[in-house]
Amino acid sequence: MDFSIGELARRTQVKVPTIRYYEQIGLLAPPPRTEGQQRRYDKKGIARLAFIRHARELGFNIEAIRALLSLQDNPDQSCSVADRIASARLAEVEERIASLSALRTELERMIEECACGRVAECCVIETLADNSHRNGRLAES
Amino acid sequence: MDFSIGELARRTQVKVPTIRYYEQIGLLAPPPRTEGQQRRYDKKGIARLAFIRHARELGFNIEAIRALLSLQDNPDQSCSVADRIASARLAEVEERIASLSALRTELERMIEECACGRVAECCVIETLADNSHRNGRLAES
DNA sequence: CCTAGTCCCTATAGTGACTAAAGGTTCAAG
DNA sequence: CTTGAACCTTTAGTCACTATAGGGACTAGG
Repeated sequence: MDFSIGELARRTQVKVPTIRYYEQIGLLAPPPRTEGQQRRYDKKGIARLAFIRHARELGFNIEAIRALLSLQDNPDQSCSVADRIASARLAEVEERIASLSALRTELERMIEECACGRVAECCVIETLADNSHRNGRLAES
Repeated sequence: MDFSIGELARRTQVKVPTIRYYEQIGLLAPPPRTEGQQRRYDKKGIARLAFIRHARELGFNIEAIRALLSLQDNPDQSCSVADRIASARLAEVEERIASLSALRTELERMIEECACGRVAECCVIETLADNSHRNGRLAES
């Protein structure tokens, strides 16, 4: 009925050091320990970590997850807060997709135009060296 | 005809500490200095940094940029290396777009289904808590 | 020549979300 | 009781910067 950290890791697909890291930053409550100071988890611990993992898969950052967990712990609150967090994340994802799509277009053009001879006439290098580019922001990935 | 680091920063839209960082990691050659040890750049320095900035905008990492710069310095080589680097980046971008699109779909479903009453029946929280999710990898943003 | 103010210098530490490694302890099976 | 896997803590490393502290250099005006 209670699991070691390795068992928890196996069941949630979250790595052992990551679990300890989550505890360290206060995302997971410190579980009870054996006499030899080893952590023991129960089913609740699994559910908690699975929640966190799923939220991370959706790209929520740690602070957002902290907020979502505290909502889960207080089920009488309005869920508009959860809605706002999820909507903010959705907006981020959409913006990211838009910016990556623009990147894709530029990369495709760059690669396609390249005659692929010497570097001297390589469009890839030329495009990068072209200092007529003045479009603001750096890519975030 | 020669610029201070601040002037270079203004002309390339790259921040001053970032320029020093690029020098530190060997992406930019150390420029000559004044008697008082202040860096002085010329037009070549601008071109070099503009190249780097554009490459970063396209999401190339530092190692890729290092390779692209060395190609630019040896224009007699075949440009297939440049092509390979750019294609690899394009593949990354496409993979990323695909994974973010899947995320968007899930987030949209989550938000749309939510009746937005109490957290107790909130679909957002419910979806996250649902441990029937077993789909492998974490989102990278 | 002096001063004020802006720019520049180095070195170090912090960001987010982990991951790796070192060096030691505990647990479960046989 | 012994073996070996799993556990423990602490510290440092990842990437590409960004921020801060504590000082020195340069330029324009008086």
